[in-house]
Amino acid sequence: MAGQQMASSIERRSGVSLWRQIADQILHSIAAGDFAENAALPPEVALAERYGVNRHTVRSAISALVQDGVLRAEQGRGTFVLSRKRLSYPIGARTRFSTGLQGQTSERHIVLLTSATEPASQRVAEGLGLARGTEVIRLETRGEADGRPVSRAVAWYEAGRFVGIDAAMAETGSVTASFKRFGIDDYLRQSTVLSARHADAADLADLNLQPGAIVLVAVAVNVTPDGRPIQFAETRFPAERVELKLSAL
Amino acid sequence: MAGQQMASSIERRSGVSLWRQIADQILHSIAAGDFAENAALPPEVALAERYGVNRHTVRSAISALVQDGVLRAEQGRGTFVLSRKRLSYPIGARTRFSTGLQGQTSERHIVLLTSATEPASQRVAEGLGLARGTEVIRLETRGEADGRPVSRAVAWYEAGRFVGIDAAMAETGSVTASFKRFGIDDYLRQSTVLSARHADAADLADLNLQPGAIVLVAVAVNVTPDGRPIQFAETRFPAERVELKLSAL
DNA sequence: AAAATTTGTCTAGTGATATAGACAACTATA
DNA sequence: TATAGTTGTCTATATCACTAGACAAATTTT
Repeated sequence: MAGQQMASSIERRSGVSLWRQIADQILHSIAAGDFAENAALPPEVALAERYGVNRHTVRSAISALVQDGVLRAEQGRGTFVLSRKRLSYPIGARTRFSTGLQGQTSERHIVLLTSATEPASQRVAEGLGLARGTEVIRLETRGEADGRPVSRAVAWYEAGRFVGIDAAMAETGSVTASFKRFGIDDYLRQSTVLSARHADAADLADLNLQPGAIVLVAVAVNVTPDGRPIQFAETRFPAERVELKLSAL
Repeated sequence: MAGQQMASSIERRSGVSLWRQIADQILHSIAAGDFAENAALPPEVALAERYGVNRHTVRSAISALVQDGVLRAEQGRGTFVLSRKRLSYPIGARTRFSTGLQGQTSERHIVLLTSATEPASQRVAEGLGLARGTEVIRLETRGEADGRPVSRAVAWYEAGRFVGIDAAMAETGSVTASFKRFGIDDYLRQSTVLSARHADAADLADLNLQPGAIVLVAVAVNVTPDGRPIQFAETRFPAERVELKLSAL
């Protein structure tokens, strides 16, 4: 299927403009490793012919990718691939942000965006095994690798048990290190549910995405080794930059 | 975040039309359980106001969902939700199509779409641990639950070892049963890599999707208990109808 | 019966998307 | 230097997407 040639056709009057569909396919093609770093894209006329559209339509697609930092166009020479392959984010029993991306990036860290205390919604309460309305701390964070945003998480913690976890996160930039301050040396992932959808406005802003991008959404519960829930989190990954690798749970 | 209200704004001049963005959000809202089955959607004027668009734009979104069988509109009364929640497809060490959906659907089966023998591409050869160019059998299948397509898979098997597996699949409609004929009573999932993208033309046709829909893509290797690869597969799930639940591996 | 609410249809106008063609500007090669 | 190949810019036109307003048709409530 996606292996070698793959006709990759384009849908008209679909609600998704042709230039965006073409941009998506080029992006996917790059992520799949069809182009080496710094390799030249086929010339605009060739792409236009392949997709059966006007050259200007291809130019719109390329222009979006240039603005997104994926391609660089040089007049008279060609259009060249800048970005590397997708990061492979491992998900398993001991899913850790930093450890998981080791070897794929030279630098990675977590930025605390906002924090607040609020009563637990039905969904959060269920995830943490609390009564609805119990006070919980909500932390919104962004994961960055080599300066590029690769995840955006909203996590909830029982407020009574984790007083000051927001400060710990801001200070350490690590979930694992923050838990250590509360005497939790190990934690496991109890459940993960995955879905995908178009990025909303907040995703676009926080993850520096172009409108129309797709995000992978993971809803997870982390527990202590004896099975008590300590964190309920919804994490969004930009599908164009990240794939999820399921490892042994 | 996605819990209670969620402003869920809309992006203009994004390459994705407003009506499609709104259709996606309504679909997601239904899948998230915001509406009971047969419940009425808010009236068109209210939706138009919420999203900050013209009523006609909302009508385009609703019209697409009506055609997709998700909503039913009745003049003078309102617009009503037809479809149920998303199926939750479990992925773990022993991922089986039929067993996994038990309890969520009354009926499910696999349809063999096409089969062919071909030399293994680089990607397939790596997955199966074969030399590039080795003959492999390619089977394309569709998974259906209660009459609705819920997955579309392309799977490769070593041709020398699995002579006649296409016939076995067509006959039994089950991967597990087909493997039994080759003396394989148990198999495990070695690895799974997940991504998401817009559905291509083939996905739209085989999964009966509307253009612009999103598919979750799982690339997996299945192995015998002693670790020998027997199947390399790429499966696509319509994100609007299926979520993936990661269970213990 | 009347009024209110809701979906269905129509017309008209505006802006974004896509097509078509031509030519300029720049680079590499013969 | 000349030629071929490539990206950049311009004009013009057609179609799709969205807005705006009005009214019809069906249903429910008063």
